[in-house]
Amino acid sequence: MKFASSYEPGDFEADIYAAWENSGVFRPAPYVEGEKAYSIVMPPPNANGNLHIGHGLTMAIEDSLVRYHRLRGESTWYFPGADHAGFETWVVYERNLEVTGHTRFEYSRDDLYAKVWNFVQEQRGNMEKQVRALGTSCSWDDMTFTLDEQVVRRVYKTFEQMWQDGMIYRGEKLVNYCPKHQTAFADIEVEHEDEKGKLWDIAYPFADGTGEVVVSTTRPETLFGDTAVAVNPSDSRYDGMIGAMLRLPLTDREIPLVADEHADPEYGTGAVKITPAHDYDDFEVGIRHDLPRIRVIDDSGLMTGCGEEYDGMTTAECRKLVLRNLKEMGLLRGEREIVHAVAHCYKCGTVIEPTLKEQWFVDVKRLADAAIREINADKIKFFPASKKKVLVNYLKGLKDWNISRQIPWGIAIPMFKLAEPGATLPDGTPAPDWVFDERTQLTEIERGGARYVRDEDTFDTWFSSSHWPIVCTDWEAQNTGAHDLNPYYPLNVMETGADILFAWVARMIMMGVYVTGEVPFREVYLHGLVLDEHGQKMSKSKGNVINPIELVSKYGSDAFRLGILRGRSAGMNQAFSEQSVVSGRNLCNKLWNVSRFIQQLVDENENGDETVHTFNAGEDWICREIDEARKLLEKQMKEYRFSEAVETLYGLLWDEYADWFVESQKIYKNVPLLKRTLEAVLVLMHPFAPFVTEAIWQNLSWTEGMIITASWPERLKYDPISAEEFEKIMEVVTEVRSTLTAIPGGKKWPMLYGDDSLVDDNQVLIQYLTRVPLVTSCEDQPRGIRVALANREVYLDVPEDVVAKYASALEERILAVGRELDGLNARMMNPRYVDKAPAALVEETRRAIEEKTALIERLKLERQAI
RNA sequence: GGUUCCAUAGCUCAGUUGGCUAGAGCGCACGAUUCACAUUCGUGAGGUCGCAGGUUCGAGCCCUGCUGGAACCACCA
Repeated sequence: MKFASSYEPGDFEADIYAAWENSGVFRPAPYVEGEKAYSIVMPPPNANGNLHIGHGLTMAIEDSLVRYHRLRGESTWYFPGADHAGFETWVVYERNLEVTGHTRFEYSRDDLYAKVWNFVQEQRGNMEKQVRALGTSCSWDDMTFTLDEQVVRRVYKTFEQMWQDGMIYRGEKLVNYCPKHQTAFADIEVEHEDEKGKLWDIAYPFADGTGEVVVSTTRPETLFGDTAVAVNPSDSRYDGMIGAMLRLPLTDREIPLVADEHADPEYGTGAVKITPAHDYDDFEVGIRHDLPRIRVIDDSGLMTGCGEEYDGMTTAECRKLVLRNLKEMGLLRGEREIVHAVAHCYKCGTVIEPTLKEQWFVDVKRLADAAIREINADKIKFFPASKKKVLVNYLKGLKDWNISRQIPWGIAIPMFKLAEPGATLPDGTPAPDWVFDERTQLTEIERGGARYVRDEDTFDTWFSSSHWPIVCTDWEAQNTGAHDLNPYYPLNVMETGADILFAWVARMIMMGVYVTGEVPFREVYLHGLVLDEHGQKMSKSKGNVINPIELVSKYGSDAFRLGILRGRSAGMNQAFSEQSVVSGRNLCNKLWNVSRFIQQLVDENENGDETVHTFNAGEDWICREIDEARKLLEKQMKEYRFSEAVETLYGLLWDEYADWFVESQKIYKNVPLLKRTLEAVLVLMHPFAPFVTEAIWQNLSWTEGMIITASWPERLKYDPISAEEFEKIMEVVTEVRSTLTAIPGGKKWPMLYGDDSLVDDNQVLIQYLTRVPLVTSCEDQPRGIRVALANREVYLDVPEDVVAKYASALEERILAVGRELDGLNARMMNPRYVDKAPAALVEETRRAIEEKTALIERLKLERQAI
């Protein structure tokens, strides 16, 4: 006997995964022109990291989809990946470096790159192992690392195209700058948090001594960078003063009072100091009024150019000193508590210093407009649908994208700067300041006789990862000529977390449309966050992090997948607990034991004793149920309704297959059908529980090949009338069971029946399922308690004294049926219902009324008898 | 300030063209058990579907308003 009495996932999973992987089934079946292909990419987990619960959900969803489509015979391609995770990895590495007493500034970029490369290689491997442990059936041969040569090549090509299209520019703009990591960020990488702060009022006297303007600010230390004070043009308090010069306290500079809409008369004093080099709004004001930009905070976050007294201080130290000095001078006029949003580095929490820097920007307008056009033309279907609006709304307001980072770990920006400004080419024309060149391994190149030096920045990781569908499907190589040569691009679906809709999904769409002219995927499924069992966000500091791999080793991969998908719907943040995994484990064990039992029956009947009989033991009924479940699953998979799909499978296996059909088959065995139906159930469950279904498939004596490449069940044939009949038997059984429990004493009583061929034909089955001691005809002499079945005469042979004890249960039953009947009657009495509702519905109501009326009459008779 | 989502049983959640008595798992109560499975089986209790209106023969579902929560975006000095 190959089947142990319970399913032990640890005994099978590793071997099964290896068998799948070695047999090559993870690779797509050769694509046949005109047939269906199915492609999906894995959002690449950090190459040197470990999987967290979100990855667990991603893999569960994606692999279920992939296995489902593979079973349906589609050429299915699931592309795995590993992310160099530019900034994330760099932060980890830099911390390690600091522990050894070194800093990044001791090394060249190329050295650092090599060091991090080695670091990642040493750390690498866990992630891939964990992806395998989750059962992910991706095509490992096509594993792509985000720093692989073909990725870099593709990114450079796009960048060059954008450069030529005039969409890339280098600009001195305010960028989000983290003084700790000393790099700039895109807007999306900055986290805003409401914080308590103070708003100070500071007097700026007029240069001519005729008075003063009091400004309100949260950042007094940036005063040294002020180049104007602005008031609202409509603010009558400042009539006639616009254009006057003010003396900037603590300095010997004079700055103008300007009128600008930016100043809100309602806020503070209505006057705002303008520091174009350190504030986004002020930068804009500065452009409007042609103001100079003075940097007073350097790249390390220290004060600079403010005079000896202040230079070299941190911003906090400087703020204190400035306030003290202003107070002594009598210029500090007020101070109040406020709450305002402060930007933080998403990695270290350091306050982001908006800083004036030269950076590479992508002019996103053209990209965003094209993306919006495709999205609005419904070229991409969103799950949940509401994300479409959210995304369009985001794209509409998108500002130019800063793509350069001052960290060494990443793809080098392929731009070189003219070494000697103003140099001319041999033909006398001025040499361009910047040239594109892919030879980023060189620090210096020569172009047209001029010398150029490499830009030391690297790309924002989202710039390269926005190419992911293009790179994974090798779009370029496949599409040199005609456009639709590659059946795997666009991807069928992009599955990822709703939290990176903007950072990643939006950019993939923009880039896909720009590079290929086509959206990169036809559907987007976004999952929500996995929260802890109390609905709290998981975090290390809260200590409520659940490790998916631990759950896998404790309960099995399938249990984890079933558990995490249970109750999961698109876009929703949802609580998750170990309990749901336990429930998944139980399901696997149930499936295992059903299979074990059926194998036993097969073994016992292997000598051809597979009699086909005339009794109805649910054969047609189970075929119908399996068929219905199959159709339902197909619909649910198409609509990404995982919660319901898992429900469907639970119901099919547990309630229908095991509790009714297999139970019934203990009386009348139809071995060929047991085999066929078990196969169908296994295949239907395979996408969600790949290991246990494969383990069973391998253990069963009659199955061939591997279930992973089996075929999705065909339509099962059944006689609908016979299926209905079994349902009637189920009704009898359920009602008898229920009545038995309602009778005080907890005893099983014999069952009697009147003139009833259905019961007559299925006596043995009914007796087995109800566990009554006897089922026999009452031969026109009914006695005992009549079971509440409308069109059937079924009795429990209970002595008079026990019948009397049943009275209260009967009374309750009469009331319940009465309430139902009242509801139905009320509906029927409404002439507009009869008039307007669909005829079939009205007819159904009519029939229900008839049935309930008959039932209640009989129950009342019964009551009288007692 | 803007956008979006959520509110259904004690808990976690399903519920998509509006249709019969609103479902599941867990938990709870009562009962069962000589072999496929205690990781089991049977029976049951528990919900005016956040509140107030509206549309409709009919609303958990559609519309309006309100209350309470969450997420994201945003330059508030």
